[in-house]
Amino acid sequence: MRGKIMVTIKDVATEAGVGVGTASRALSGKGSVSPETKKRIEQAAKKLGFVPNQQARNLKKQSTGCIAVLCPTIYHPFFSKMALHIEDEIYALGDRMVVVSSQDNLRKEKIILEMIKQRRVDGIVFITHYDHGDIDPDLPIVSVDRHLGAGIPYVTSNNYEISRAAVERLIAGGSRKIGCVCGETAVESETRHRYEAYLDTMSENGLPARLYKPQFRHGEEMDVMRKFFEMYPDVDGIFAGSDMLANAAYHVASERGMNVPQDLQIIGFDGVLREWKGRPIFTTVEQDIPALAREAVRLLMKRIRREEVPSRVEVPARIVEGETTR
Amino acid sequence: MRGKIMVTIKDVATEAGVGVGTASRALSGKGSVSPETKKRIEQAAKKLGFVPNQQARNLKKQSTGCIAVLCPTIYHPFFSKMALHIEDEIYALGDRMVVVSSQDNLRKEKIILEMIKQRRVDGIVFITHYDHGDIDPDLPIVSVDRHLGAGIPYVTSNNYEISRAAVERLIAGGSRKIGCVCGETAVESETRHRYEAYLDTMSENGLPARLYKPQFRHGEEMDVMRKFFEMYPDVDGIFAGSDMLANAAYHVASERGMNVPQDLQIIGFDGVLREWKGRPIFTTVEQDIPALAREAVRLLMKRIRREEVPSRVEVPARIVEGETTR
DNA sequence: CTGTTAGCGCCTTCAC
DNA sequence: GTGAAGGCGCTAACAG
Repeated sequence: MRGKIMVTIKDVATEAGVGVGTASRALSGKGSVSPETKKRIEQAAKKLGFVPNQQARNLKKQSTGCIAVLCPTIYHPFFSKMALHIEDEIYALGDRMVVVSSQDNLRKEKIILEMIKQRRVDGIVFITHYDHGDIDPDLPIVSVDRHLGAGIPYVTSNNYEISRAAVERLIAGGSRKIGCVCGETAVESETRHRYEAYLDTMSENGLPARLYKPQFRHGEEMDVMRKFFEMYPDVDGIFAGSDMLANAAYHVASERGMNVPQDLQIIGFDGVLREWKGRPIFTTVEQDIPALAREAVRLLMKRIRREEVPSRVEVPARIVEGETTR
Repeated sequence: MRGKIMVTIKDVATEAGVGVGTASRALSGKGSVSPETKKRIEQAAKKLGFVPNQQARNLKKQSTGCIAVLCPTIYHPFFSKMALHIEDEIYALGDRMVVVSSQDNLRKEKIILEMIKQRRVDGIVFITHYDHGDIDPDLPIVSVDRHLGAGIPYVTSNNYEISRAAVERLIAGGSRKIGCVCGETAVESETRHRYEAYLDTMSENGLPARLYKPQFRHGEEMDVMRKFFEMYPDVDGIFAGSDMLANAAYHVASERGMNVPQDLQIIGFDGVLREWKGRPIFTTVEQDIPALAREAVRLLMKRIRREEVPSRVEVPARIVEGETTR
């Protein structure tokens, strides 16, 4: 296949005048080899340009050195930021990350589960909108925010507490007719704590709720928000389930001649976009994405080694002030 | 490693009462097997839940079924959209996509080249800002926009022609003091045709150039644009090298009290963001990212098979009208 | 310390 | 049409 014929450990052994076992031990560092023969082997390896074939090494080791990340679409600031940090963690471990962007295609999501059985990857970070129902709890899978089943652990932010704080923040800023727009997923997800916290907080403050939780695909945020404003035109504060929704809220508000934050306060969720957008700088709930990624990978690696792991790991989020609150 | 002990083709063969060779032929479809034994083998496979081990299969086949995509950062609309479509293409071929986000870390970029020699991936789509200089033209690598060396083919848009059209568009809209901001890369890149076209078009129209082509990292767009406006405060039109820069231009203009498009026209480049942002809708040069991805993968697959490929494939881009031009 | 051997799971001759 | 054997490249276990 490749132009230059592959140089194997056998070639190195021959060149150095030793057996393959010795060459293997010398090169992999496992087992003891006399310093001089080791040097000779290393020189032979360098001379021949030997590079260990991972494929063969992994077949032997019964692992792939690969982790898959499944997400609805990689073309989205939250998922791509998540992927960025997951890759960082995995790379530091010497492994590789394969990305599968499902485009909300359930069939494609099903296929990825096969990848474990096929020995294409060692494990999966599963981020989906769908309910797969029947995921084998023995499989080395972890998820972010989603409850994929009894045996599948997940990492998540302290959604409930931080969402309460966000709503309180809107109230403190003077809003009373506060609405909440939050995407709904088919699978049970921690994200529902966001609007539950909203409902509880509003109720405790004796304020009426204006909740809208549609199912929608990424890219339809503007339509969702236009709909929301039609339902509740008198709204003077919005707690959005994502920064993309918050951004849409801002622009729809502008369309309707409302000023932010004078007429309308907005708090988003996720803490992405800040690196990209100029104005407005959104007040938002910033999730600690690097920490979420770190924990997800840590959990997954333990699961792959079949160690016990907690079924849930929570990472604190925080509110960062921007220009969309008073 | 895995909980359930792995079921191999040998188990299937035993169960069906045949030899492994026969089982292999029956299951892989290659070679002839009598219809009845074939049926028996298939039933045995299903009964045992046999899934072929790709690792072993690939070791034999001397391929990995994996393609790597290297990009400066996956947390960026252009690269993540590119990755999305590349993954689509690769997935359709039955292969998988490994993403490496280099964070502009040259060392990490170097390491990825090893992945081919290590037989971790079959080939690489290489998108970098750096000059690697010494890339072996025999390696199965293709790039997007960048000239990585004599033997490395690349896909690109018709940057020069479309950029001329973009500048003409600004002139047609009434701008005369047109500036151009375009990121500069260490490696020779097709993107330089963007500002070359700008310079030529301006010159031919007898207009003075206001060009700024800094090296910067993703996320620093606002700073870049503030600097540009300090250098050329009288600008009344901007041709930006990316939509992220165009977006920054819009917000810096707002900071300075300028109205878009009345006081300042803006044309961006890439055609991302449209799915995300509400307002303004940018006039921009939309690259055909699905086509770029398709061509890149097609080229790469051919290279992996060691077939002849053109050293350059050009995909037409087009200008899409938005609200930032008159 | 070192060489040989036996697989990892699969596919591919090669005789039968 | 079928079974046995050899090998992809590497590592681990066993003698020497």
